Amino acid sequence: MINEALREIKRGSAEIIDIERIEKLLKAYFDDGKRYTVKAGFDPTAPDLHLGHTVLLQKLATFQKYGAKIQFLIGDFTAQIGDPTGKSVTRKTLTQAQILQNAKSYKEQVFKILDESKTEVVFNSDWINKLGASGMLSLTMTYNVARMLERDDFDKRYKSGTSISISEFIYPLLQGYDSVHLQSDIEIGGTDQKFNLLMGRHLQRAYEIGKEQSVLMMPILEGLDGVQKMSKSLNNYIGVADEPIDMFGKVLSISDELMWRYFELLSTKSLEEIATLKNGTENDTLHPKKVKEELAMEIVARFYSDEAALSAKQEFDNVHSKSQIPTDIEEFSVEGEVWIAKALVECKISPSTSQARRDIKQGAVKINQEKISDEQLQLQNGEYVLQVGKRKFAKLKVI
RNA sequence: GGUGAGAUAGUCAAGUGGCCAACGACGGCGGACUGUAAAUCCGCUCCCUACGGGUUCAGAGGUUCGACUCCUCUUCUCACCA
Repeated sequence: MINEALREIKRGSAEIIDIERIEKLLKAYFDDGKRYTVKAGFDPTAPDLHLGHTVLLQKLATFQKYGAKIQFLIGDFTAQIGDPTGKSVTRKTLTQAQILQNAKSYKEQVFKILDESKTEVVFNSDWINKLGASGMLSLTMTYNVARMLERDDFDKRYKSGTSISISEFIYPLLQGYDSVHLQSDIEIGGTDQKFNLLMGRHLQRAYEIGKEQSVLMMPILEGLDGVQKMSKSLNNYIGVADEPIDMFGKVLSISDELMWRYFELLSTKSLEEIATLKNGTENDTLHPKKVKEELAMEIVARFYSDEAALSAKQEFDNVHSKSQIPTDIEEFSVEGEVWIAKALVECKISPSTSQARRDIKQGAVKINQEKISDEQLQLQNGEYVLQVGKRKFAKLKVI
């Protein structure tokens, strides 16, 4: 039982520090029902979660299965500083109002994965604000500048003469102090957070609270391109708020190779099941697309429902396998006859009339399923389904 | 504070008076092939109802018939010195 739990906990992790302690905590839970705490901090600077964030959340859910009480920490105080991790310039800070707003939408999305009854949501401004000047001072005395500068990102900035704000030195200290205050047994975070996570151990020792948290680091999930990390700014993400059909489509668009990575980090299937699937595709008894569909269904079902997953799949098949038109297309209407290129821009499926003309010339534009080639075409009164490429659709009513 | 180098389309990066809406690469889009996968191949990639017109090469002026290319100033980046 413990072994199984350990295996699931280790699954996909990049590095674990002090696994022995985790083992002991699990043993205490299985033997005596003793609960333990797992902390994970979230930066409420970006309100929209994507699957990359859910890697951590799912790991937390696993812990919940095995007796953990989750300390879901919203770093509302630390967000005012901005995590310097990996940054080459000082981040600009957010106002309290923005942070609270983001924190709220965070919570709404998070409980699609976490069990709310086993989760404690905490805000670190609660205790950090009470720290006071002297509390802050003693916190800063636990560490020194030389070691702080060992961090790669700080080191680079220091050497190149880029500004490092004193407050940024405080950031890891505060994050570590959270672990002191919360008496966390385990903290989990991304590999990029290693320094900050270890700071928790350091401070728990310095404050002599009688334990040092174990640290579990999860890898950073690759985005749809399979190379760069999933992020909104790179536009290679699957948002948890994406429509079922988009979510489904995006999962299906990843490469076969990346699919296994997603299985490992995002699926709740057991490692054995995944291995079976992988074997199946390797000896050609199982089509990779079928497997990928399963993954896509599972993900959609997690954030919506089984029914939504099923209809997303059906919709997808209709559009792509049978090349029919999707059921809910955005509708637009214009008055008087319109030039086709203008119409495409009007319906937001072309960025400019220039692009629209090019697409027509290349045979990418269809009206009511029929390819057109006349870029001078005028649309008369009536209803049309316009299509650019394989994926962009719009309904247009000409009055 | 001093000196030197630089700023070109989404990114990187050519171009040093007309042949430049600007080579090339990446990305993106479209097409073929497929499993809307990957790989591969082909086309497109500032805007405008367009064999033409308009606005671009950090910003503002200037020289010139003509400037991304020359001059002046401004802003910002980088390197070296102090």
